[in-house]
Amino acid sequence: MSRKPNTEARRAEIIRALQSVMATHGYEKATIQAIAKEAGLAPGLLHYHFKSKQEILVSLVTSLADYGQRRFEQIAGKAESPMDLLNAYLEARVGLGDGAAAEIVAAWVMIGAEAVRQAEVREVYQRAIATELELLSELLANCLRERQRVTTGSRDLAAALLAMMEGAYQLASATSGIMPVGYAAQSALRHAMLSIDAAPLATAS
Amino acid sequence: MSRKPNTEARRAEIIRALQSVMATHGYEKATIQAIAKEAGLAPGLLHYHFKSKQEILVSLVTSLADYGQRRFEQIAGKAESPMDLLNAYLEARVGLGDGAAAEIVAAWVMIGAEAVRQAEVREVYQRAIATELELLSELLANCLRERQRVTTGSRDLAAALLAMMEGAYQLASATSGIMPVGYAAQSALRHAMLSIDAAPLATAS
Amino acid sequence: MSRKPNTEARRAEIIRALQSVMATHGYEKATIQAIAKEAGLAPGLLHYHFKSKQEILVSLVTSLADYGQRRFEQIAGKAESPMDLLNAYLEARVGLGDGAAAEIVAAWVMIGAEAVRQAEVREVYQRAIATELELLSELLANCLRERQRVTTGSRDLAAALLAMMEGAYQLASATSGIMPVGYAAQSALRHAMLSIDAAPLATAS
Amino acid sequence: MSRKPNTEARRAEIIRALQSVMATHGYEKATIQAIAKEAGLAPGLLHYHFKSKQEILVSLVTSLADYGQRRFEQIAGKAESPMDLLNAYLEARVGLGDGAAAEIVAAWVMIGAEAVRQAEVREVYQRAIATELELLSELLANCLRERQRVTTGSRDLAAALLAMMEGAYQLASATSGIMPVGYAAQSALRHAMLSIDAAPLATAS
DNA sequence: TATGAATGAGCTTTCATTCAT
DNA sequence: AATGAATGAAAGCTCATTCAT
Repeated sequence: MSRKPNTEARRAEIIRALQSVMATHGYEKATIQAIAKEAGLAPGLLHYHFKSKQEILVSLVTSLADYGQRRFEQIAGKAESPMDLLNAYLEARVGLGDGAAAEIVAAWVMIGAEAVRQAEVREVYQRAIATELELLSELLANCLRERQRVTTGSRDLAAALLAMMEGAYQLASATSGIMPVGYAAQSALRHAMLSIDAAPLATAS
Repeated sequence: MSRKPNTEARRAEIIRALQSVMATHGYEKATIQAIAKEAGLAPGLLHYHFKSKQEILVSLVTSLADYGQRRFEQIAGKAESPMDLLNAYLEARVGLGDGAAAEIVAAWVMIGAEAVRQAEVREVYQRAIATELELLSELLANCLRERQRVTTGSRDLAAALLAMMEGAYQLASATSGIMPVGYAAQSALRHAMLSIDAAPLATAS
Repeated sequence: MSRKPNTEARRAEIIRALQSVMATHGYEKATIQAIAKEAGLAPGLLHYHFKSKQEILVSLVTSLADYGQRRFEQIAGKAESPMDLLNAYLEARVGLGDGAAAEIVAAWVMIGAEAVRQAEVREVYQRAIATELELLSELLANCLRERQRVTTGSRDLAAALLAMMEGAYQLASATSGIMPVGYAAQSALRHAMLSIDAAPLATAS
Repeated sequence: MSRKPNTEARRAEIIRALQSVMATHGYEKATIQAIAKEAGLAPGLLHYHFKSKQEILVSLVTSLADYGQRRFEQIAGKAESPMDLLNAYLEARVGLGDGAAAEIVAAWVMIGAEAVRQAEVREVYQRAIATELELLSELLANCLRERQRVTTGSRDLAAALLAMMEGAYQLASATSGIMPVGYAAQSALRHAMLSIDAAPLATAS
């Protein structure tokens, strides 16, 4: 009698198509027509499932943030020590990826630029970054504790590592050869370890 | 009798106007009308001095790269030791800036996104990044040499620091409070020093 | 076993929903989606019960015309003298109404505008107006006869009163405070009475 | 050297074109393309001279209101007595018009409908109506004074006449033969005179 | 050099209508 | 009878670019 809803599946398809088109053409040039074509849908359908183009973008941001979380949890499953967890995190973020990874990274760079100029995008982007910062900060603190170091600097260190990763995304997407994304994982890890070792010992109080 | 040519001055004004509009609205929304208004010029004049809108953007990229060079040289003038020079470099790139700095930083982030999708922009962007990498690499090698360390890792370290700075630009522009630009200078410097100290000693060969 | 046909009930619901949406948004902005939502029905159902959106509009016009007739007959039931009947008519048309009345009045104004541009709507609208004119004309003639006046001018007077009422609908819907609908009843009645009194006496021929 | 602005002339052309298209097709169907074609201009030019389609509509409303004022003043120039002035006013509003008049009348009817649903249009429409009411009220008061009548009812009478005229516009535009516009002038005048004569005498206070 | 009007392609969005279920 | 997804043709609006002055 009644037709069954398929909105969620369609929304996912559309979001994925936006990610794909944005990666190479940017947000402005990711026209509704282009996204529809990429998804193999009629253009009008996009506005049936989404109120506006911007809503697709916002959905993409949260979708990518969620994907990052899931990927970390997946890799972290096998980890045991705090150091393994940190490693898993960096791997999940900047580990050597397949073809899809490059697309995600480029899309994320475009999102970053949109976050600068669109308040609605900035909001979700900021939330995603804050969550990352929180998580990374905690992972670092655990590493520091394990080695009996003070955890005072963990948040600053997390911010530095986060910046390094975001910058690696940018450079990997916009330049060729100068800095591969995967390469950033090593740098970040090295930086983390040097900083952890350099942190003062926590004295028993 | 003859009109005094003011093309260079006009071009500079227009480039500056693009930078200003891009910082808040991005490249696509930086319309010729908006740029003209910001520069206090008639819209038609922009296409008299530039062949296309993209040409203004390309000019802005080289203009900003040159500005960065000049700023470093200016600050570096007082420097004596390799460490002072490195410090000067980081200061020039991510040192505490005034209001204008935030605009430049945001514009640079937008340029980074455009470099991903426009080949012409990518070319000049890449050249600018390569030059930076070269310079920073050299500065780091000098520091390493001064401390009798091997210089093998200087280029990788430079890449990591560059990524950190670019990422700091991004986060500073798109989030509030999470990561101020100026803050990146300290992180980068700390990272540099830790890495230098951790580098193996150069043995006399 | 057999499904109970409810087409008529559904049609009425849909017509009522169009009236409601049109009152505030006009005909063009009364989208099928909006009408369906107002009626609490699925959008697709509207085209099952009506061939087109315009058909709903045409049905609304006749529906409102019928409603007007019924309302008059209802109020007129208690009337005895020609003057009472005239009074009843004006009361039915522009008498103080409840909330629903404002909606009906506004919808009628929108219908009037559509009648100007859509031939199909104009046809039924014109028929409705002609019927009104006929009725009012007759009511006035009766009043004139009762007072032994010539009935020559009754049709012109009816037209003037009709115009006044339509204009009152318009002003009541588009302005606030300047002219309440209910207020028009008094003006029309006064005009009618003055005109009746001023009409020449019918001489026995 | 510089091109001289012609915005005012162009705006007038565009406004006139909207009036023309609206008269037969209504506001929604008066597309930018249609208006441009009617005016013999490129579609894009309309948005160069007007920020939005609605702004053209609002301009048309004030333009028509101004035109009405000028027309009255022109006709009133020859008038001497208060009665002549009243006559001139009604003539200016509903007097037999040429072809252009029918267009203006139809356009005004469409504007009335838009005023119901668009706040911005309602505002200027309301202002125009209020001005008319004020003027007509004053004219009627003068007539009453001349005949030593109390002026208490002048505003109510003005409202009734205004409604009658607006209704005549509607009926004249949407029906054929039932009520010509020009015919309303006589009805209104007759109503005015009957009311004036029926008004109580002003006693010397 | 400089102005600002003009052009037209292309954008996002809306929507009546159709149709598979 | 009923559902809600799907379609595609417009709609209003934007904008780089051109051009007459």
